[in-house]
Amino acid sequence: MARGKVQMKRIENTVHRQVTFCKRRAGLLKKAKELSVLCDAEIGVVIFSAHGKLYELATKGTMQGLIERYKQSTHRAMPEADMEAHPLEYKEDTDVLKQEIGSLQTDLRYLYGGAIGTMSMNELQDLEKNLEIWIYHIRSMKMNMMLQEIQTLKDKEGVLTAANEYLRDKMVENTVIPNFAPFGTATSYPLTIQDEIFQV
Amino acid sequence: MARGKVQMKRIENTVHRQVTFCKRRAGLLKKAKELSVLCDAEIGVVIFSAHGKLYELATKGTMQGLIERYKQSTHRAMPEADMEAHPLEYKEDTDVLKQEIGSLQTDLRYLYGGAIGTMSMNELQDLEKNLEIWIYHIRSMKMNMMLQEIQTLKDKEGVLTAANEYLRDKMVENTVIPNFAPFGTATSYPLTIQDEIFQV
DNA sequence: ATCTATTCATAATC
DNA sequence: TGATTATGAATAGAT
Repeated sequence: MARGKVQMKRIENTVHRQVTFCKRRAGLLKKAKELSVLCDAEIGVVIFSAHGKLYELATKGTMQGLIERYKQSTHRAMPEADMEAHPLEYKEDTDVLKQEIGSLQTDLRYLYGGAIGTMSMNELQDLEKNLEIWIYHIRSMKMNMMLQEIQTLKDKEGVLTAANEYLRDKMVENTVIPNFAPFGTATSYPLTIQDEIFQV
Repeated sequence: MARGKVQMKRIENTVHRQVTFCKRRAGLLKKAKELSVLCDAEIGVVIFSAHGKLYELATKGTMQGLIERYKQSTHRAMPEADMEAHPLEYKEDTDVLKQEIGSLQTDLRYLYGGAIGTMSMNELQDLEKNLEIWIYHIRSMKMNMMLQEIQTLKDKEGVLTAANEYLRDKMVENTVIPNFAPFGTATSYPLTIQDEIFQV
């Protein structure tokens, strides 16, 4: 990419290959993260170096969860059971969480089966990391719920305000006495009306 | 990257997001292939679009094979129930953890049974709290392991020091020249000895 | 899809 | 290793 085009074949010089591996690996993972954030995609990247060392990235959850989802996606078309029952916005979060739960349940079954007490420090570290990722996702979910609630309320406010304006105008039209403020306030006063009427 | 920097957050405009997803997805997969070829690495990329559509790439073999390799690399053979190999101090922690696991499993079963997506803010709050408790226990467990490691090392140090003293005295006894410091230092010098001899 | 103006990634070099 | 920099690539916005 820089200071000379690069041939698309294995770099023979060991040092160059090593350096390029480090740089491009970082670049690839960065791109993956960006794509995930920008486009709301769940992405997993697994890299085995020539020497067998593992590098990995899983956006939105753990690699285990992603593998579960991958298997379900490839094995059979997911039955879209109750899509209608929940707001669409939640659907994605829900799917991801289900994968994560499945994966965490597997871990727990495994641990409960007697492996506890024999866990190494590294395994505990992994478990801790997974739990933290979980907490992160649950917090995101809560945040999304709140944001959506806020948006809903704002929308509703807009409709109510418009309805209010409309009704007030109508009233002024039909009132004999001009300049009479029917609701007694300078600011618009939200009417309590049936949502259905205005399709909120 | 072009004609204006991009903010690292979800692109709100649906069309823009879709287009960017296509372009960057292609870019990411290309980069992955290049890295694999240039540096002789085995790489797998899995992408789930926001709508759940799967895109994948596996260099050097199939995704299944890569997943197998991944599992072997991470879930490296957990030893069988050799509880006695571990110090008694862990026993209590283990019991506590088992209890926690049971409780968390109950939660997960409940959630997996269809409650997800309909979870209230309070339920999410509870789940989050439970996970935090879990992390707390795991951290305690790690702490205990480290403390015990430290104690073991201290014990070993004590035994070695005693052995050192003993051997030094013996040497002084058997030496013709008095006041000769056999090990040349004022502080005790740990001898390299067979652990078995002193039951460390 | 195709086309640029830009920003980004990175090969070479230190 | 970690910076620097010149240059090739990727891509955002427009068409």
